Formats: sequence, C-alpha cells, structure tokens
Amino acid sequence: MTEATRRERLRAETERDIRRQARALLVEHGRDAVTLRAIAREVGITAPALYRYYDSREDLLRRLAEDICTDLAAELDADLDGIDEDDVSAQVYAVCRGFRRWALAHPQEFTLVFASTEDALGSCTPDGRGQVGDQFGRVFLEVAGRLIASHPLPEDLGHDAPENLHADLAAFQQVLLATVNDRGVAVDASVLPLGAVYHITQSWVRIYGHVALEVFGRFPFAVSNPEPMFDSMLAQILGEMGFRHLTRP
Amino acid sequence: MTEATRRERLRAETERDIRRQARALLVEHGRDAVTLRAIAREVGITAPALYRYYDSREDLLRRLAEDICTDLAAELDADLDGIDEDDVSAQVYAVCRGFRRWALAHPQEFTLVFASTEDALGSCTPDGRGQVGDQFGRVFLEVAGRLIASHPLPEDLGHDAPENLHADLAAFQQVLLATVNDRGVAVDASVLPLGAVYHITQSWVRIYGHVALEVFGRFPFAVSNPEPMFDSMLAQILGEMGFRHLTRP
DNA sequence: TCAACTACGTAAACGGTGTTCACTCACCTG
DNA sequence: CAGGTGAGTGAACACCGTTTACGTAGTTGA
Repeated sequence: MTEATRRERLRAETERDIRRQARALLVEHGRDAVTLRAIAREVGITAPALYRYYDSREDLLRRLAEDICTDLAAELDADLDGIDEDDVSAQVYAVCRGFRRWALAHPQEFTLVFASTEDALGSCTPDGRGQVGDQFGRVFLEVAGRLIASHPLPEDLGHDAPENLHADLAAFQQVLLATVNDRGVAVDASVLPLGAVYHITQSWVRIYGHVALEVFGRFPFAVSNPEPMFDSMLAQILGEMGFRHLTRP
Repeated sequence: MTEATRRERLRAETERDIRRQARALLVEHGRDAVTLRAIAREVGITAPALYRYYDSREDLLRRLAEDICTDLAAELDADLDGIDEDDVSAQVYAVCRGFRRWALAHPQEFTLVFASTEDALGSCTPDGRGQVGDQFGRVFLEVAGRLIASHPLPEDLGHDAPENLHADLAAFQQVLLATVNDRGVAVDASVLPLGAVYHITQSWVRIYGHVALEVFGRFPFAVSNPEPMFDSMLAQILGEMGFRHLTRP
C-alpha cells in the first residue's frame, strides 16, 4: 500500500512531531522559547538532529509560519462551511470575526505571521509576491472577490484611489479574478472595478489595524468590550459597499 | 553649582551611555541583538555591571521603549513647530506623515513599541491606563482634540458608535479634553461629541493599520508607492470630518 | 545474500547568551 | 580618618545556535 519506505515514514512522523512541539512552545511561551534544544528535548532527540530537517532555527520558524497560515485558512474555511453560499455579507462577517478570534486566541502566532519584519522572518510566500500568508490570503481574497462581484456597487466607491496606484490595483484585480475563478465562479474584470479593489484594500487596513491594536493593547484608551466596535466597523465597511440593511449574524 | 555628587554624575553619564548603545544595537541589528554583553562591550564595562542599572534585560528593553516614545514625540513636536498654529489639518498631516516616516525609518523601534504583546514588554504606561506610549500619545491626542474642537462637524459623524462603548468613549473624551486644555486651549465637552471621539478612534485604527502593514510588508499586493495611498487615506479621514477642500502640504 | 551507500542521530566542542555571587576599591559621610 | 555604600569585576552556572566527526540502521544493487 504505502509507497514510502520505512525510513521515509519515520522521517515524516518525526517532522510532524517537531512542528507540533515547536508550535506548542510558541503558543505557550512565545517566540524566544522556540529553542532548538527545547524542541529536541520534547521530541526525544538532540538539537543537532534538527539540522537534518531544517537549515537553521530561522528556517524552522519560517516553516512554522507557513503551517500557521495553512491552519488559519483551514479554520476560516470551516467557519465558512456553515454559511449560506449566497449570503456573501455573512461570509464576510464569518471570515473577519474568525480572523479576530484567532488572533486574540493565538497572539504569539499572530505576531510571528502578521507582525514580523520581512528580514526577520522572510515572507510567507517565498516567490516574492509580497502577499499576506498565502493560504490565509486565499480565503480572504476569495470572499473579497465574491463580495465585490455579488452586488451592485455605489458608483463613487473608491473614487479617491490615487492615480499612480492604478497599475498596482490592476494587478491585484487580476489576482482577485483568478482566485474567484479558481472556485468555479466565472467573473470578469467588469464586475471588479478598480475603485472597489481599492476599497477592499482600505478595508483590510482597517480590519488588520483593529485586530493588531487589540492584540497589542495599543488602543488610545481602555476598551472594555472591543467586539461590538469590531462588528460596527465591519457593518460600516459593508455599508460603504452598498449593503445598507444587513443582518449581523 | 551641581548639587549632584561626583558619583551621581558618573552614574548618570554611564546610564545615558548604556541607553545610547542599546538603542544603536536595536536600530542596526534588531531586538535580539540588544544583548547585555554587547551593550557592556560598547560602553566599556562588563555585563554584570548593567544589573546596577536595570533589574533584567527585559527591564532594560522596557525603559528603552519609553525612551523611544519620548524621542518620537519630540520629533513630531519638532515637525509641528514649523506649522501654522491655526491650520489644524496641516497639523494632522504633519503628525501622521511624521509617524509613518519614523516607523519606516525605524522598523525595529516601531516593532518594539507598537507591535509587541504586553506580556512580552509591559505597557509603556506602567500605571495601567492602557494607552499608547504616553509621550507619543500626548502629541497625537493634542492634535486630535484640536482637530475636533476647531471645526463644525458633520452631524452624523460617528453615529454608528456602538452603545456599550459610550462609557469608554466618555472617559477618552475627558482625556482628550484634559490634553487639549493642558496646552492652554480652553474647550469643554460640548465641542467634543462622542461621535467625533469615536471617529478619532477609527482613524487611529486606519493610520496604525496602514503603517504597520507597510512596515511588515503585509499588504495584499505589492504596493510600488504607498505614500500617495497614505495621503489619500488621510484626506478621506479629514473629509469625513468636514474638511472637504483642503491643501495637502 | 552481502557489500556499498545513504541518511538519521549522536557526543563533543566553540563561542555566545542572561544571571548570580563573592569580591575589590573608589567614593561619600560622619 | 574610620566606616559604610555602591559601581564594577571575574568566575561560574545553565542555557543557546551551530559545526564537526562519527556510529549505525535502513536501503539499494550486484
């Protein structure tokens, strides 16, 4: 049955174990506690053995960040599974709330993936596309693309997009189109106007900004219950896109 | 003249030296390079001597963060000095652009102060008010308060502030009032409606979000020139507050 | 079947880290 | 000038990432 040799199976198992223990150390004691020796101790091997799996500690952390992106994407996908496929605004709520919930529950992972300088970690997408963690980005882009395409948009949406950003926005528009089409929904550029693409970008700024401020405790005053504030922001973002009367699931 | 004894003068000088060298290490090689032994080497003492000045490495980093806040505030104050005292929108541009410029020029310091979990660093304000770095916050709050007070605001500004946030907003309103009044401008709560206070909070979310995304390279696509995007966001924030036709200095 | 090869894991070592401890000695105070 | 205080030291401890040489179990081909 299994094509893999015994050695390959053992190796795969050890590698899973390494990542699991590294992840546990990150979650419980922070990035600095993700130590080659500590991981090895938990796995039951010695530290130099880890060099058979990773080039360096930095390399291990990079792979860890990729795993985190993948798991986050899976979590958000699971959230989306329970939602009506045609109710795009509910999908937006689910993904954004899921992102916030995940970030607050896993601040160390959030910091590693979403608040590390590129030279300290390297991008999640080593092909240099400069995207947010690829798997996570896929989920977000998918919902964003469907959101734009599903609804007649206000005419002046994103009218203030700077002109010299048009080329970048056009490139992003293509990525959005490709992401949506990958899911079998056929749309073309005409339903994804650049103004709307710009608005999506601005929305990501706000969503990320709120979540990061909450995780890092850097709001200008003590917010006793930030959740309604987040929901209110989502409602405003959707409202600006023309979703005036919407349910807040 | 100098009340201080010789010993006290030497101590103060050494402490300044320690912080200067620690700061240089942070700027040039990142947080992990801020090593007690490296600092001591630069200062010309041994590592254990640093324990006469700080309880631990963590304590030193906390003090460093406070210094950074103070210096950033001084830099922004200097930016404000060159601006007409009555042109509040120009002041907003100056402070926000100054913050962005500083963050991009000092990513390591930005990460330490604005993108560290509280348990990894402790708040800049040890009195637990949960504010952004106190000195920096003062400058921002001052401009924000004057911005609100200086202008007739749209009636529906911040109409979507969640109800259960009113208590927090009222507290922040008092802080804003106190900050503005400290500068000798007498205003009362009537010119600082809660809706406007909420809008200020949302604006901080956007400004912080943009800057952090740029520093960490986590925009959803490669932005070849983010500066006009930032300026455009500022224009929109001011526009929502009623500054329809404004110069962009 | 058996020799040759591959790759996982090891112990030892190097230079680095934060931190503690006992100690010296210049400085300040009475 | 005696006594106390506090800045700084060197040695030590337990860690850390990484490299090296080496043993050995698993695999492969003749």
